[in-house]
Amino acid sequence: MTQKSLQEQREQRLRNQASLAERGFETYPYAFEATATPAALHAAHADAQPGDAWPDEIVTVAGRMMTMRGMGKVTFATLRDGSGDVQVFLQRDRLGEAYGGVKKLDLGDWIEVTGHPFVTKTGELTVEAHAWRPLVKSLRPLPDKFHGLADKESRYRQRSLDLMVNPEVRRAFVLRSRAIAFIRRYLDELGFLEVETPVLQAVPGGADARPFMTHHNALGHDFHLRISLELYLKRLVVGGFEAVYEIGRNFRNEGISYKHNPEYTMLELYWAGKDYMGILELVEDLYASLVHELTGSMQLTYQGTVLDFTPPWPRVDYTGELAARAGIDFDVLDEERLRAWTSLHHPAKGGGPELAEAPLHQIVGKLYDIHVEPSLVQPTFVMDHPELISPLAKRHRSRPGLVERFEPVAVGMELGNAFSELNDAIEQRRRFEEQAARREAGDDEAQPVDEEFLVALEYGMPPTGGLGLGIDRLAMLLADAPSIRDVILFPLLKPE
RNA sequence: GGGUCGUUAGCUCAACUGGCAGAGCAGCUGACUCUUAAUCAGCGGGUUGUAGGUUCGAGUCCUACACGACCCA
Repeated sequence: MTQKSLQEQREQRLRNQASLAERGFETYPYAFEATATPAALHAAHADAQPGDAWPDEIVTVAGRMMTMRGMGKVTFATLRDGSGDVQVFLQRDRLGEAYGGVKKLDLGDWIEVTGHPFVTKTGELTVEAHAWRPLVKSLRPLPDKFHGLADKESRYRQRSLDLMVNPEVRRAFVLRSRAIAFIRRYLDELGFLEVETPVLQAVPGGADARPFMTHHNALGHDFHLRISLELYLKRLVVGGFEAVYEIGRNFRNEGISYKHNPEYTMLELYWAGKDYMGILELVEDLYASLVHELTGSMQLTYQGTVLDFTPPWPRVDYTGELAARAGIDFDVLDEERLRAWTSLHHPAKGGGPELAEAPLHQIVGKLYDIHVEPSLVQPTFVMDHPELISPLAKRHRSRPGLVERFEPVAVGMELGNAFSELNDAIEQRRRFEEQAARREAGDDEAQPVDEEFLVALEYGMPPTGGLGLGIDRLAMLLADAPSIRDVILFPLLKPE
């Protein structure tokens, strides 16, 4: 594959670099120290007027040269750093011989400029160079200065370029980082302890999902990448860390969609003493104060829809909402009637498997996915799930067949999952065995029995509320990102 | 897994029913001391995603494959 144009431009840039070296410039200096950022300069001179100048204010700015406009003996360039852009002005009369090197600069180069700020006659704050030096040469041409880098595949594969030329991309990841920092502060203030649990697990548990597999050579044993943090964090509650959390990566060997990436980030927390209602209050307050902190409002606009996070959020009943939305006029857990209804309303399509003949828990989950989740737009708590889809949650204190569980949902996306944690070891074993039976029957998403976890539970886990909260989906909402790939720096792609 | 669409210069995009692959930006040479999508004059840059096929002739039509986007499961 020959890329002549690219090759030629690269060679030209190397020649320019050599030419700078011949002129006495150091081409790969070791450090630089800017005394002002573009953003700070703009802030300091916000009310400047055309013609203003501050000849005694000597500043040093540094950044990547994004545009350059040369007019013979004078050159304007735009420098960009993490804070923003600022224009610099280089003229031969002031720089003398050093001006010759300016001709050997290429778009994308980093340079450092020391000089004083002034305002051009068209009103742009600019730093006039008294001195300058190159910081590094860019050997490759930047994308189109006006259109930027638009091709989504290129943007995901070459995120460095994407970040360089598309400032809104940078903004999304700054928001994501601030959200995570806020969560840490929030939980730390409540007395939570942040911990780290294993990514490599012999028994992957805590969720219904297919794991990735890997192998440890020295131990001669297969391990799985974790699909959740749950079972290890609960071990820590047993051990006496009564308020713990972890913000960590989960790995699920499943399809990719606008709301799924095979590796994604979850916050999980466990709080001894709380039941699921205690956790619900925490979620409501955490989300509302986080949105307020980062956007200045309890509302945010996501893909054109205004979402209101002001507590209290509406609460809907899982089974009740399912019946109402689907138009089912009997108890949705009545297996016989539900199968008959499903057979009638959701016949098999195109030779696919008959949903009505799937295991009951799959029918219920599927009907929820079809009839309930997509229609929940505003932040809403879906409450009290069936026990048969909740093997780690405690039985509801007053509603047979259900557990004390809720999921925060918005714009048709599950944002999290929480329950009063099941702490009856005997009951937990029974639930695991039910799961094992499902695995026997061919359901590879059913959870394996975790004997070590059961041993821990037998020592007694105090009444505890637990929560999982999807960080990527939170970031999607904050950044108004239509796809999870827009809030993951390096989303999973097939190698080219 | 299924469907639809896409892949042309470093970037952003053209090329009608098959008929000499083109523009803007970026690059090169030159001019230019307040430009900002700077401007003006000139120049270079292509295995049209890959592999086959149809045809006098394929960026365009057909088949397969690769990668991606969107929708569905």
